[in-house]
Amino acid sequence: MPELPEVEVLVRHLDPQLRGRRILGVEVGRPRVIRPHSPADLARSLVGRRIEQVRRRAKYLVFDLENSGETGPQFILGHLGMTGRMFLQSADEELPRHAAVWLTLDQGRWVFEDTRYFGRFHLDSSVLAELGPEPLAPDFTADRLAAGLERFTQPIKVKLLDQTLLAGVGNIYASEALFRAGISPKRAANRLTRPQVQRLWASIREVLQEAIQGGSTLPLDFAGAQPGLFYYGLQEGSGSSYEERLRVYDRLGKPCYHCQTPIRHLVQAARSTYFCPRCQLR
DNA sequence: CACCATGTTCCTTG
DNA sequence: CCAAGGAACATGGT
Repeated sequence: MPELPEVEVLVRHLDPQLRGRRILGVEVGRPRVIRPHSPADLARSLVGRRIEQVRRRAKYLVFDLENSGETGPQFILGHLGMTGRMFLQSADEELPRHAAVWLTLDQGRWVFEDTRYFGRFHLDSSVLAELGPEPLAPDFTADRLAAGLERFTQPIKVKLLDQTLLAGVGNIYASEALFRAGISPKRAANRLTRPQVQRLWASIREVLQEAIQGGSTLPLDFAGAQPGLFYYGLQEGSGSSYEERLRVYDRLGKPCYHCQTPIRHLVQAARSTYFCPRCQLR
């Protein structure tokens, strides 16, 4: 599921269901995902506490806990890794095969399942310390993006994955933003022209915002199998292939939606990049 | 069997 | 100290 838009849509889905719920029990199917803490640590932090709200920071879900006037964290953080899902079910439903953590609530059960177990829970805020700005927040300006890029010779595609530059863009939306801005993924970060930075800034925000809207307008059932929910398929209500939500990612060899040139693929920092060699010349 | 996959962290090298 | 590249993590799909 997991880049900024997917986490945002999940948070909007979970928040109204979890707000005000009290945690009665904590179970851990894979201790790995709460490392370096133990299941007992997690239970100690959560049992008896009420969830105040669910919100998002970058790709992290923040579960704010009602102040119990005692010790214990103000919130816990969840990260979906590559394949994580979170959903609510009733207490008598069967747990999924790869249930990593589940919470018994005063009403129903909350489940974190993750086939690859790359997801994580954190009981403190240390992982947030190094994160860059939220791309959709007012303090993320084109000036700030320009300043963040100027020292670095890495390819711009690689730099967009750096969560200290801006927090929330992942491998798919990095390709999408560069395609939309008409910038080569190979361009050194510090060699972008000022107009390119401006276009990239706008493209990042558009791509993320549209993805959130696309997910928010779909009927969501996070417990069910909806493998293509975010990344593939057509925008609801659209009839034309031009409305595909992803315009370059995973389209190797297919015609560019702008110029019909076959989309190309390359590997940068061990991750796949997709781009149009004609629309993204420089 | 081989290779690929939405992410982060850690290690090595320069 | 920093930049850059690669492996590791673990499972499933093609």
